[in-house]
Amino acid sequence: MRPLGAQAELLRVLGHPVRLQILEELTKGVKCVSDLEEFLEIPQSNVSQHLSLLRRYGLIDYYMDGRLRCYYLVDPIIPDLLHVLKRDYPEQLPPPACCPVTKKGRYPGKRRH
Amino acid sequence: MRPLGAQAELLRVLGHPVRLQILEELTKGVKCVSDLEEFLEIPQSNVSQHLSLLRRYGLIDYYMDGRLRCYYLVDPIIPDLLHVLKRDYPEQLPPPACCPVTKKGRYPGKRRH
DNA sequence: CTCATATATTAGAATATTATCATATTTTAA
DNA sequence: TTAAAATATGATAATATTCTAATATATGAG
Repeated sequence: MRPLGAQAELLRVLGHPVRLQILEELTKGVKCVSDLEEFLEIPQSNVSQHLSLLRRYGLIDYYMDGRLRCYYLVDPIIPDLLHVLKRDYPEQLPPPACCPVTKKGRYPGKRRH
Repeated sequence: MRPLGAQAELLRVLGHPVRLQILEELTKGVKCVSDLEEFLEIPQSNVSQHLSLLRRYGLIDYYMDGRLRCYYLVDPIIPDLLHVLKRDYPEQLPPPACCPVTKKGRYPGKRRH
């Protein structure tokens, strides 16, 4: 299991709409920068910046194919995380059972919002 | 499925070691602020700030029990995401099969790193 | 070799996040 | 009603993130 700091870092890196879309695309297959540029409709330099960030954190890598840089997924947790994100969930978890006791609290009754 | 922006936002909110630990604790059961303060060993005001952020994004809620605020999980995706984060994975995904073709690229051979 | 294509890098401004510290609020107990 | 406990809020400084624009680099074609 990766250490806590690395878990948080991973989520922070994923927590950007452009990077999420890039990773989603890469789960479908290898893509070069200009594929992604066209798909994302943002400036090429910005695409490159996001790709370079994703690579710095070890989530993706690339190989050269002619003059194209072909990016692909490297971190196996990505597809699983994306899958969970796309699942449908009931609105809310059921509220905790009546009067659970926290470590500190022993207060009876008078429970309200 | 929640919209892309909301997905990214969710991950960004999760992407902090303190908030990850708070959520992890809350998957085990209801906790009041001072429980968390003791567990996290950071200033109470900082705990409250993280809790308030988590609540603003609808991930947790609380009820009052005497003078304690008892926080609990509300968003059902949280346990699933935490579970994936804790799974063990092989080092890397297998590299893409030989010579995949990107949308743009049709280049043969000369593939290298 | 030179050029065009594909992509990366850098600098900078705008904005967002975070922790700290001080203070305020709320609630129960005395 | 006052005090103490539990928790929240606000201001601020430090830091990090993000996008834009301009420029640099690398590669294959001719």
